[in-house]
Amino acid sequence: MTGTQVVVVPKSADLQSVIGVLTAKGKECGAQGPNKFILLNGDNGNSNGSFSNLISENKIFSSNGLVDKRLTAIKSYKECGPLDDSLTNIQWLGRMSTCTVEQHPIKPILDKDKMPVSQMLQSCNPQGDAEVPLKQPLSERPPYSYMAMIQFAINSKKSRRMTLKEIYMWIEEHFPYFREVAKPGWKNSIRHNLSLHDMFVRESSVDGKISFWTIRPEANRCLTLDQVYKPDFNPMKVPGPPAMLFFLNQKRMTNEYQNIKKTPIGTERKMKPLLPRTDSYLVPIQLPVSSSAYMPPAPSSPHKRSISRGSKKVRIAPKVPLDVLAVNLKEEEVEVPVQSTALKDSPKSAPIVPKQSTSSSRRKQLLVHSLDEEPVLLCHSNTFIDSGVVSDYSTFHDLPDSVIHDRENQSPNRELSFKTPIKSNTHLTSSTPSKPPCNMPPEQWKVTPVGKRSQTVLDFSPIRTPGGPAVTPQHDYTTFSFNSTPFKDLPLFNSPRELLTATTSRQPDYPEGCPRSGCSRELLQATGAVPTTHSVTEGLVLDTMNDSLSKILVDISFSGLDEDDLGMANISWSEFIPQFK
Amino acid sequence: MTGTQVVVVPKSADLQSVIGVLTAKGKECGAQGPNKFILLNGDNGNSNGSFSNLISENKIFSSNGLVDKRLTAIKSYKECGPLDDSLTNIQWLGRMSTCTVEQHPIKPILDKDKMPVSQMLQSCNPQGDAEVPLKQPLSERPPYSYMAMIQFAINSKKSRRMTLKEIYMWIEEHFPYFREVAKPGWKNSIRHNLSLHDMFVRESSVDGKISFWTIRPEANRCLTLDQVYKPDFNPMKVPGPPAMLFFLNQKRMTNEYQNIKKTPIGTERKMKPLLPRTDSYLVPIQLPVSSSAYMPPAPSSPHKRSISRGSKKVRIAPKVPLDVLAVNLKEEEVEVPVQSTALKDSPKSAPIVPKQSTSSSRRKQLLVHSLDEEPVLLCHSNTFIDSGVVSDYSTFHDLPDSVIHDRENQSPNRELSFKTPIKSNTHLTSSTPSKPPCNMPPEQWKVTPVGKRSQTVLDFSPIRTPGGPAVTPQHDYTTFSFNSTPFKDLPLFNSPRELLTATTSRQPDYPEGCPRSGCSRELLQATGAVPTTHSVTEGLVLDTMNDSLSKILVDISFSGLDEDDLGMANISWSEFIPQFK
DNA sequence: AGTCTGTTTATAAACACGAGG
DNA sequence: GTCCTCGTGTTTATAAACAGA
Ligand SMILES: [Mg+2]
Ligand SMILES: [Mg+2]
Repeated sequence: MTGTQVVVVPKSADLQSVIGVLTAKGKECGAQGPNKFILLNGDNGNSNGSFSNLISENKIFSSNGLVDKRLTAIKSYKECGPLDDSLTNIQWLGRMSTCTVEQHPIKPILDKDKMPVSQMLQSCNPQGDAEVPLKQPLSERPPYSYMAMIQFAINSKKSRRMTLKEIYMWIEEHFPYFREVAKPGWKNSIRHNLSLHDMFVRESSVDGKISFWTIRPEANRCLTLDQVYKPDFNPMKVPGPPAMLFFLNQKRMTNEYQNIKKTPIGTERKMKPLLPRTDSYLVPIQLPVSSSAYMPPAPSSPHKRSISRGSKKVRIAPKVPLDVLAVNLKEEEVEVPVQSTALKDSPKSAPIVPKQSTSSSRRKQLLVHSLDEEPVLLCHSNTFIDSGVVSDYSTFHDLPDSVIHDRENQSPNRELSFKTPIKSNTHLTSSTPSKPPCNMPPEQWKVTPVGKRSQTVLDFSPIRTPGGPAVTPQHDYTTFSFNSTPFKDLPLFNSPRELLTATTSRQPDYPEGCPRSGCSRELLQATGAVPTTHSVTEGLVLDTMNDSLSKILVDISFSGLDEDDLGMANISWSEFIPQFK
Repeated sequence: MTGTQVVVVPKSADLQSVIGVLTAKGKECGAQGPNKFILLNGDNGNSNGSFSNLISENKIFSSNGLVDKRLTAIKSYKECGPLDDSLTNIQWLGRMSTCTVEQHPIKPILDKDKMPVSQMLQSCNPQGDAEVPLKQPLSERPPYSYMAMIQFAINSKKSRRMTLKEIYMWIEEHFPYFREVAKPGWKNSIRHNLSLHDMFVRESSVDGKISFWTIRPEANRCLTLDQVYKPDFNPMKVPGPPAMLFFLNQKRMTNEYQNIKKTPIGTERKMKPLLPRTDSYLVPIQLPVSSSAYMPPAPSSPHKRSISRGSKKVRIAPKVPLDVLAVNLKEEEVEVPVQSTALKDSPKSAPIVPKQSTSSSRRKQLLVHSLDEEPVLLCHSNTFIDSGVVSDYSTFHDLPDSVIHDRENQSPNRELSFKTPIKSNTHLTSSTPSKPPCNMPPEQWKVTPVGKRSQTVLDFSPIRTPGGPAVTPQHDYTTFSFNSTPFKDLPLFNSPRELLTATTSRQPDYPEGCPRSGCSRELLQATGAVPTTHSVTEGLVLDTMNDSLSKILVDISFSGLDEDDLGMANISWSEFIPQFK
């Protein structure tokens, strides 16, 4: 294996060029090519979406947005190789790009621009370790957006389906902040996010009595809390926020988490304040053990922003940092769509360029790694590659229905219960179901029904998720589907993750064979049915894919792994907060 | 002619059934059928989107959501006929529906349920006229959402393209509230809305220096301020908010508006407070002259909500009330897509039913006409039908570039100028470009560039607009379009509105032949190219159309009219505020 | 009548990034 | 060239209005 190859795609690269480079690079590396390609946008995200389109239009790529606009496309076979000095011909592209291993012919790397990986890493982490923060209050606000936390919650259940109450409960359990500190309005925000983002789809049970919230399968990045936080991942003392984004290692921490899960509240370590945005854009590239690369300031203009960073009242979670997911790519799927699209789209080798290269550079959200003050951890941990067979289903730590029902009569001690909406508090109370200030018993579980297999999807909310409905053209176009969840019935993928359905003592509500993996499988579907009308379909996809490309996704490949799963033990987030300040 | 036929579509109606009814009804009415069908959702909006899907999937329909979930599909040939006692076999369906003229065979109208239109109207307006409000302060907040106002602004220019500054300026001019009363944060909200809703697309000038905001053509309902407010429309003294929604009459008030436009601020009448939501869901059906119909409370459970209605601090504009648009349907288009989709979708006459009729009834937003306290004006004005030839191009009242540039050096007197972002005001200041509390000179116009014809569209924002990208499958699928605005280059429609390009003394920046009409023309395009792959395409469309069906749209037909236009004179909104309270 | 759920709109704010001083 | 401000654009958070069960 040759590991990961990082390719920076120049501004006006067309599909043929990119495929040509990838193919050539693959041949260089051996019989089956490199395990994985990582494509980085060489245009600093200013190319009006041409790179985004390139990635999204051609389903051989899975998109990865850890570095925001620099969508990273992974052509994955196996795992990611190490990013060290064994990779030569690497260029450091400044704060907006990461590094280049092999350059596209259109824009060759100048020798003067080459830099060894070790030097990059060194320049990224000049000062070394950071100070350890002091003890902090019990519950700090987690660095995740509501959208991310809802995904954590829903994906924690094998059925990938949760009622609103369950979501509340899950979040309160795993982020005590919301139990203990947050104003009651946080539940309003949860509901707001459920409605706003169309990645969250409401289903109804067969009898129509119960509503479940699900994640559109084609949009589900299978985010789980464990995927973004690993206790054995913290030891690296880095300045800035803890390195919580951990993508390529699908291994599970079976025993540790099982134990820690039951750690009583109050014994956890300090919680890091909200991850600054820069932190969320970790590059999913393997680094040498214990080496953490920080993005240096832009070579040209450093853009220092050492201003107030702790004085803000409300910290805002990083923008779309946590749409993490693992997508499996079968090898045959890599080539087929390339051929069809490439041939159909441009008869020969007409380069595909943006219709108008004019356009400003202000794309949806370009994030600068202004590491002057807060370095960005590019990668960390040596467990990066050991994505071997690990099957600890502790990810699904939802309680059996019986347990949940038992809680109905518990009426614990906590604050925040939806009893009397308080509009009196003119300025601080929440919204609709606004509640008394605080200090109320927690939610009494009325119903925690686990609908078996309701196919009805009621609504789509206005916020698009990448790879939305238009992305999955192969459903069943011979019939109208009213109220359909277009992808719900698709045999999504006989993925290795089907082992997730293996029995565990704590997920009794999992409908056997139902959710399969629940993760996005558009890439696979793209090569399946409807071969003739493919180009038309892709044209449509193109139009729509375009929309949310600012939503950066992390697509992780763990192709060969038939044994890994998504989750980890039922942990309380605050228990794993590193000691960093 | 037999006028408009209103058909209530039952819960599980499939396309074949609906088409069958429409066809039969059309034959009843004469050689070419009725002028128009209005389809109302007979399921009170609870059908999990089956009705919405039906309407959106089959492009013979244009959707109309004035009554919220009761999407009204207009199969339009000419104009809407009167809604009076000449229409028989009408059923009153309660608060969630309006009335039924001709019932679907699946669910025939029982004789006991029939009701004459006059009685409906009478029951809708039991108490008669309302009290006239007192004088009000100079500038009241307009009853339009930011999204609506932005549409007003952009559509007021013939080029349908505006810079952010121009949008600010237009709104300040037409809604003095924002000049005089609103906190500086209102501009933040404008920007927020521009980004959030993907109906607003940012384009760049050819040189990339200037950004223009446009409305995605296929999503552009061609909303203009005059369309929702007409001075000669006010005289009807009705309780509740003024009847501002005026849809079917495309006639123009040429002279009046020209004069009123220059009325100095301070002479306007009182402004109605924000339209309550119920007011925004006016049914675009012609009523007898001077009759205003108010929706009665629900027959079953009245749901009285006579609670606080004026005590709220911030009034929220009605939800999506103003996505008004006129869509032209050519007659041939009515049948073609029906055939193809119907045949392909279900080989014979298999009824298309929701995959699961279970599902809760809580669709995106079901609005109840709880008119106990605030009756809903179903319709008003006798000008409803006179959609004859009216061509006053005063809608486009944007100033010539020269005029705008002159303003650069004006530096008027007003408040609100973006000078020093004030973060000091801990609790009340706006956001990013937060500003000093208030009372600042108004915006100094730096540049008001009017780019000629930039084809580049940079971004799509996450909020979907019905008929979004996936809705227009016929673009050009033989090539990739990077950064494309999928529909921008389409010969949208040689619509009668091309007369809008006729010269007026005040719109010098209109690129000749450029925007065509700028309004949505999906329906036309649906029958155009790509005949073979149609079913696949429609399947995709289906999936995506689904999403924003909660966004209620008003699609008005003015097929035969080669003479009407969209706009009216450059008026100041507050000048036309009726004297109602 | 009140609670809970769900959908939208409004507002504030954090932050990116480019232009220009 | 650097630093800073400002305008513009994107995204998240929060409050709230309101519908409907
Ligand atoms: Mg949603
Ligand atoms: Mg937008």
